[in-house]
Amino acid sequence: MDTRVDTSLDLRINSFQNCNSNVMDLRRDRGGFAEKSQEVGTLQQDVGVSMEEFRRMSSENKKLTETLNVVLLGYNALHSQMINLAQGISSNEAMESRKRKFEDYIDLDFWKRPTESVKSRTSVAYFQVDPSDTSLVVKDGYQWRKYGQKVTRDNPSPRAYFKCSFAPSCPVKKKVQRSVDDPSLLVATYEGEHNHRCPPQGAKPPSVSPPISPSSMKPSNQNPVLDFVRCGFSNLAMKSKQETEVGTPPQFLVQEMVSSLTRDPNFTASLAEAISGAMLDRSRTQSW
DNA sequence: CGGCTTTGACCAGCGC
DNA sequence: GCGCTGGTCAAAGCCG
Repeated sequence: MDTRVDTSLDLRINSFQNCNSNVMDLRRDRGGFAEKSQEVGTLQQDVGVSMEEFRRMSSENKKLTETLNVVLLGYNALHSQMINLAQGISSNEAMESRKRKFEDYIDLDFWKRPTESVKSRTSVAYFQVDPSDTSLVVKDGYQWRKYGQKVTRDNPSPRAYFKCSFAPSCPVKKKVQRSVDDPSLLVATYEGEHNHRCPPQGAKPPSVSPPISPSSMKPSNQNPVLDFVRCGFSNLAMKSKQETEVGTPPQFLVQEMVSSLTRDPNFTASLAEAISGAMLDRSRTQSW
C-alpha cells in the first residue's frame, strides 16, 4: 500500500472527524432557523422571550445557518473524497481496519446517492485569479494537457484548449479564456463527461494506458462543474486544512454547492432533523 | 527520457 | 468559391 495514500487517508479521516464534530456542535448550538419562525414564535410565547430577544436570536440563527452551510460544504466534499479513498484502498489489513472504521462512522448509502441529475454535458465555471497572472491554468482537481491556444475575435485574451490527461480515454475537454469584462476572472467551458473517478491531489497520470475495467468506468458526475465541486473543492479544502493559509472558495462555487445541497431531499431531511433535534434539546433544557 | 507547453499550420463549418 | 473564424494537429523546444 502506498504510504502517501496511507498518510493522506489518515489526514482525511482527521479532517473529516474535525469537520463532522463542527457540524454536530453547530447542530447542537443552533436554536432554530428563520423558516421555522412560527415554531420559534410558539416557543417564544411559552418561555416569555421578548421580541427584541427573538429578533436577536433570529439574526444569530441566520449567521449560524450560513456558517453551517459552509461547514457542510466542506463536510460533503470530505465525505465524497473519503468514499473515493475507501473504495480505492487495497486489502491491506491496517487499511481495511481504517476503512471499516470509516464505514462504521458514516452512512455510505446516503453519500452514494446522486446529488443531482444533469442533462447538459457542457458547463461554464469561473475562477478568480490574479489579473497579472497570464497563465490560463485553473486548479479544478483534474489533470489537463494543453493542446492549443487561439486568439478569438470577441476577446483580446487568448483562449487555451485542454484535454483531460488523467485517463487516456477520457473525452472531456475544456476551454479557458480570461473574461473580457473582468480580467481577474477566468472562464472555463467544460465539455463531455469524465469516465474516471476524481484523481487524488498530487496524483500523476498513468504512464501507460491502463485497461479501463467496468468497475472503474464510474462517471463521477454528469456535470463537470459539480465534478469540480467534488474534486476541486475537496482538494482545495484539504489543502486549506493542511496549510496555514486558508483559501476561500469562489462565491459561485459556494452558491453552486448550496444550490445542489438544498435541492437534495436528503439534505433537507437532515436539516429538518437537526432543527427538530435542536428544538427538543432546547425544550428539554428549559423544562429542567 | 517522458511529459508538457508553445505555436504555426491545417481543417471544417458558416455566411456572403 | 472565398474569406473568416474556431478548433485541432503536430513538430519543436523546455523542464524535471
